[in-house]
Amino acid sequence: MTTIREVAKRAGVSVATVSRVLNKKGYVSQETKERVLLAIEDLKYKPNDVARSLFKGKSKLIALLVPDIVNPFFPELARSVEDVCNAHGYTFVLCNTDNSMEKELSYITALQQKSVDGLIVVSSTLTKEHTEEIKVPIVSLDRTFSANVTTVKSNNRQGAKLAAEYLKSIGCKRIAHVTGPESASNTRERLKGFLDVVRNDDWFISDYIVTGNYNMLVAKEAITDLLLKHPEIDGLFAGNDVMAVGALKVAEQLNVRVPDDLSIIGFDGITLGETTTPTLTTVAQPIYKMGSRAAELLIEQINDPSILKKTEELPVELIVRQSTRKKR
Amino acid sequence: MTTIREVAKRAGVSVATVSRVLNKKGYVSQETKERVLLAIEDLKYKPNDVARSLFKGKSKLIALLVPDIVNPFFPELARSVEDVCNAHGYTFVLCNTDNSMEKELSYITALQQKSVDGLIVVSSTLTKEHTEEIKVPIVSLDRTFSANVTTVKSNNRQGAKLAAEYLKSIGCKRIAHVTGPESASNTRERLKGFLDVVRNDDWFISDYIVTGNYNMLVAKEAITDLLLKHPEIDGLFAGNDVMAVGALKVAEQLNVRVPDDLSIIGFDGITLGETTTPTLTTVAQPIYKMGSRAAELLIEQINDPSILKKTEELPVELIVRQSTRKKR
DNA sequence: AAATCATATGTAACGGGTTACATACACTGT
DNA sequence: ACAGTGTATGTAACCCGTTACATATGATTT
Repeated sequence: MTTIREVAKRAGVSVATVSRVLNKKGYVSQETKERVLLAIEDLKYKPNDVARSLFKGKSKLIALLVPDIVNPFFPELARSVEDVCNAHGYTFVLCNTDNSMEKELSYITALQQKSVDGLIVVSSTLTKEHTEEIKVPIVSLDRTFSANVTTVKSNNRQGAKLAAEYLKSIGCKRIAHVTGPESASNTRERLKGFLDVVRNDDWFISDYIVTGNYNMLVAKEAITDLLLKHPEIDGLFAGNDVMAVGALKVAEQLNVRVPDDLSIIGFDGITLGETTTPTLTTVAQPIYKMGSRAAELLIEQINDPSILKKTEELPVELIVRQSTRKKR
Repeated sequence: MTTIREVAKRAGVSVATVSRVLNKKGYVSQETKERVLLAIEDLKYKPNDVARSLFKGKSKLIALLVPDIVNPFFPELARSVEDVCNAHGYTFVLCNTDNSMEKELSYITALQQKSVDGLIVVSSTLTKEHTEEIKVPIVSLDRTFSANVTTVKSNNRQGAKLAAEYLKSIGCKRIAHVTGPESASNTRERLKGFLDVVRNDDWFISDYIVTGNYNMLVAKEAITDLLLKHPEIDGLFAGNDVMAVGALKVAEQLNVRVPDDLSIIGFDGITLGETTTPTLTTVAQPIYKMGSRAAELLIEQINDPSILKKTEELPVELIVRQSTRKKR
């Protein structure tokens, strides 16, 4: 690795001058500047970011922590975070925490030790106490865990209401709900919205609510049990699209016709829902907007750490496709 | 941020002693060690990795660059790379290059400047010349671009042969192929394998080969054109699963029945192929193995940079599901 | 003519761990 | 009694880019 001192020597100037050229800061004569630039070129000099970070305490690095990289929702979310970070000159990296608090904390520690400038986390396991120990600007995305952390999420409760109401409106009489993990705040919000709509109906029993984990495998098992035990179910609201797709497959295996015998609604609005047969009716979150707002708010916070923490809640939208019966 | 000097002061020892305790290296008496550990605890001291990296020129960081994070193949690949990296004490991050040489080079530069210990890249745009300028250990995954870079890939040509032969064996008489981008080495290899099988057949015309881009959108357009122009096609080998799923959707739109009118085979073996209706027949790559071998070879190379570069080619396997006609 | 200022460049301290080298003491062996 | 060895700890240089501060020169102002 060539260093700034070698460049300085080659250009016949001091390291300060080279640094001034590099950072376009302070006075440098045109002629000297050219000589330095030439030396940089000749030696293929690339400044060492580690040394720069050490002095500045900044790294121009932003990381996004997601609980399950294999769930397509998160790559889609990552795309938008990435775009905003790049546009602002930050290097963006993605980390998978596997829904494990241990991995989450280990990433946060490792990244902090690398002077990461800011973190965006999608987490069900972090608590207020944890975040108070984190000295790096942080934004919570998709889930809430502390009022003291800037949060970007969608209106989960409203979305769940939309879903349940729509199922009712197309004539479903027995509606079930597969939830995400109880630890996730959006699971609880979506459940609330669902209950808002069905709680007072005669037919409603708590058996109709089963717990999934936002992934396909667990959801398929839970839904299989559910449908076998309660064949009267004619509507299903899944906590996310991946589980809804799982429901589609389960229905197929059990010879339950979708949407004729069973209407299914997912949540998220990921591309996957357009590739299934039937395509998936879903409560779409503004994925790109969520990611980009989170990134924008994080960068604001990096630039001014004293900025007020706030929660932004974005609207959701019901997208009707083929997995629900036609309205009439 | 507490520094090692504050810890030293608090424990009444020198920074060298604290460093020795931290790194479990050199002589430290039991009694001193305990005092230092206590001071670390009290001050919640976390060593600054940036300073450590600066001195050592190492960062315990490994990055994986993928061309399209939204293609589920890459998150699945990333999972295995991550596991191996974590098991060896490395922090693992994922970067999306969007198939753009510019983004790729910009990530590589940024990561090198951060003293990344090693890179795994899935790239169609890097050349031998580029890699010669990269001084960090590097492993190419899924695609080849220089004999001088350790590479882990699957047997693409053999896989394509399997696919084409299988389509023939179930009675397909007009078989088409949607390829990936021409710049990707695996596109060319898969095309070769396909041609190995069909080149000498009377029916074969070059019109049956259309270019996709490994993503759904481009593939759907290309396949729509193809099927409209050549309704006689009864077999389709897609260069990857995502495009095969696109083909499934196109067939549905055009009222072409799969598999009765058209048999479709994908390539990759991602989970997505199990969620479609019909489920996807595919040439499965050993995704987990590919990622983990790449990570292992990279770590070997980090530990011994003089190690010989080599290419590992892993076997593929045809998985027959519902998108192809039954053999009889 | 002296004071002031914009321009141009260099010196050296700094950020925070790491480690080569120096120092010191206790103990073993002869 | 002295060399040799293992144990324990400290000092300061080092990694490399940044920047406060010092110095110097020519131009402008009063």
